[in-house]
Amino acid sequence: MKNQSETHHETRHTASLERMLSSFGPLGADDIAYIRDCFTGVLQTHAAGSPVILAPERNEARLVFKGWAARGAMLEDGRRQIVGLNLPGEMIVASGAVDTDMLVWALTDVVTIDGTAFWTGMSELRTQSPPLLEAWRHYRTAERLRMARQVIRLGRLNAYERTAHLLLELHERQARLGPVVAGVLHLPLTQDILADILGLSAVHMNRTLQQLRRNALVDYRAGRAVLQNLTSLAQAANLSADCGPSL
Amino acid sequence: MKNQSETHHETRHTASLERMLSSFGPLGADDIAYIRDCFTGVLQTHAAGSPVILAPERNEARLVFKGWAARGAMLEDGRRQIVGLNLPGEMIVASGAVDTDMLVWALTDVVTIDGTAFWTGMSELRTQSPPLLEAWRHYRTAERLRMARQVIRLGRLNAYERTAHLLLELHERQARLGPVVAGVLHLPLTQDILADILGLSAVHMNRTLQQLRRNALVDYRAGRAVLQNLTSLAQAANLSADCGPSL
DNA sequence: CGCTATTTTGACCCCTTTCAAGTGACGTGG
DNA sequence: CCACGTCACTTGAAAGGGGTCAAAATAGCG
Repeated sequence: MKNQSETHHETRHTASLERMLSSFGPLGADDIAYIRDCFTGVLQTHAAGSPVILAPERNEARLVFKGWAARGAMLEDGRRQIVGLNLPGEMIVASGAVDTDMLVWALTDVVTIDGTAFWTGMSELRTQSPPLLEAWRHYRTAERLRMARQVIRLGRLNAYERTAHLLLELHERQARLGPVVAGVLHLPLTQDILADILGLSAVHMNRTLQQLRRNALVDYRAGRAVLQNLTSLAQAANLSADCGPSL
Repeated sequence: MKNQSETHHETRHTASLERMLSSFGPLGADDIAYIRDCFTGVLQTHAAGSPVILAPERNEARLVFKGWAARGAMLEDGRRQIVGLNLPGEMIVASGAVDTDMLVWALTDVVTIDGTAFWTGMSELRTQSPPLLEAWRHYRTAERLRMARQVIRLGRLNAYERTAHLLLELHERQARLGPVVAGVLHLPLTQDILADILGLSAVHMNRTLQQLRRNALVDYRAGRAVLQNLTSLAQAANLSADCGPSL
């Protein structure tokens, strides 16, 4: 449960963020430079399981540099629901994400860096670069759409469909954050956590993954999932136009 | 399935919007004036069941003036999930809400008015009024939080809890849009539609409502629901701090 | 006063959960 | 090097919440 701060000023902590934003709209060299200038703070380490605490009054935002974080809620009777994930290159905001009952915590060991400057810079249009703002806007829209998809998954898909649907989303999401081998998914989550994302019991999560494995759609194990057949997986996820080029 | 446009320039179509924004932060007379100036367009009527089509390329936004709209998706096998509702005084945006598979449609007869000017005005900071921007930001945050709550409802609450939870949310939401009698909820939705919001079958939705009625928590009928005991309803919804002052 | 849309009801089935026990894979300490 | 505890993953059996189907009862409405 360590939560210390380290003074790091390595090469670039923003590589994933840059790549992700670029995937939403081409950025210029000046945009990249601007982004890098925004993240000069101190890295902070959050041990797996520990909360990521943000200061709402400062409108604090943090960029995930390493590891996976989750935003969600825990009911007092032990039930837990993850609303959304934060992968490296993505940002965590205090407002809205965190509230009375909503909180953010580290799923794996996580390293973050302060991104308040960047966040407020974007929302207050401190940069004049239209491409950057455009990319940013698309990113925010994609986030919104992802949440909507999460609602549909939980509301109308069964366990099998949900799982396929989520894996496909994560696959396309990782492609935005950095180069990936098609079909190979870095997935450092226990089945327990996957269950909390998909609104299932851990036991049923396990059985569903086995079913996907048996059907030769997904090979999941030890922090890594291989989507062996993207098209039939998409079919299983009940995505008609859904998983198209845009996703 | 009429979808005609009418030329109306009545008193104020923005009353609910004004009230709602004010509930997030006090507005000045100039802010009210600004808002009114933004909505001088032609009213548009959407018959119940018909889609509300927005132009994403124009970044079109529309203010709901009358009636209830829904944002969601329909799977090709007939399953349908509503992601979120749009009550009078709230805005519908093209980006994010509408996509390949996501769409917006009228649940009741709906009247909307173009709000693109206001929307882009807010996101591009064309107004310099800090209070207005502050209220707007809070509104957007509340929207985000609402979606997160929808995820938690669908992921971890059972039918009974879900229903109680939703009714409480709508109750507090209507209070922001205009004066309401405590506990009385204008609810122009069929059980069919409620089921599509809560991820239930219509049959089970019906049984759940009966259960709430039997327990003297909710009296639901004909476009109107009376929440007879807010505290025990909140308890049923599994809201500890959740339904507190902020919601 | 019929016609259609919505609400109810009953019976049956199955997807998921729950409970409980068992198997591995590691990492630590003796 | 092996016993031991922990954590994640499996498996089995039983119960339950919610879905599905189909038909009846109401409620609206022109």
